[in-house]
Amino acid sequence: MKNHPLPKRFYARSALKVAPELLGKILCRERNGVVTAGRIVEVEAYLGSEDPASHAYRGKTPRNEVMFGPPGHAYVYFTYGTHFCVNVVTGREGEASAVLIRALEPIEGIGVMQRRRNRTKLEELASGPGKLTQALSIGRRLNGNALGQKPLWICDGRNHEPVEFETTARIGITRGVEWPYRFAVAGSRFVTSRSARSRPPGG
DNA sequence: GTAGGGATACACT
DNA sequence: GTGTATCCCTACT
Repeated sequence: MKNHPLPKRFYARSALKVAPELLGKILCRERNGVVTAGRIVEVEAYLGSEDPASHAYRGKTPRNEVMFGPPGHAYVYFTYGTHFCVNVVTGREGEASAVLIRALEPIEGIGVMQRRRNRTKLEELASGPGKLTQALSIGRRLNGNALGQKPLWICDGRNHEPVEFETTARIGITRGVEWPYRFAVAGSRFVTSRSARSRPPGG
């Protein structure tokens, strides 16, 4: 298969454009010569300083400075004392917009992912932002890495057919909840579906 | 339903 | 410098 890494211009557009187009693309990771990869099935767009749910909303800090840099780089952060999450920086440099990768369909290196996750079911390997970073062994060291080559890159899927997707509200945030900036492959069993659904009181 | 875990940002001193 | 609320979540009950 000819999986070319996505060109930088792909990322240099609005996060709302990039996010749905990332669905169906392949996120690849090489570590110690071992490749693990998955098809992106769920993402969320974050719009930087205009978006109250974004880490960049209150300006640049040491933690989020990668988001203010050039597009096409990975923003990796640690949260809840346990998990890493990986974002793709989009838009123009200085704009701090990004797309959070929330779920993958495992494609390559499945045995390795199963060991790292201590799970065997494919649906439990990468169906969540913290799970997929564990499955692909993505950590703080990859923060700021360009996504055009090893050790972490995104390539085109096999074909260029548009992927059928659905649009919903974002998950796990407390501000900007009503904005429909989550995109997921329609009908995929590899998206986050269960437990992350605690309804707000009175909702 | 809820315990767990650690970094981060910000208010204070 | 110290205190504390929050966080783009997961696993287990």
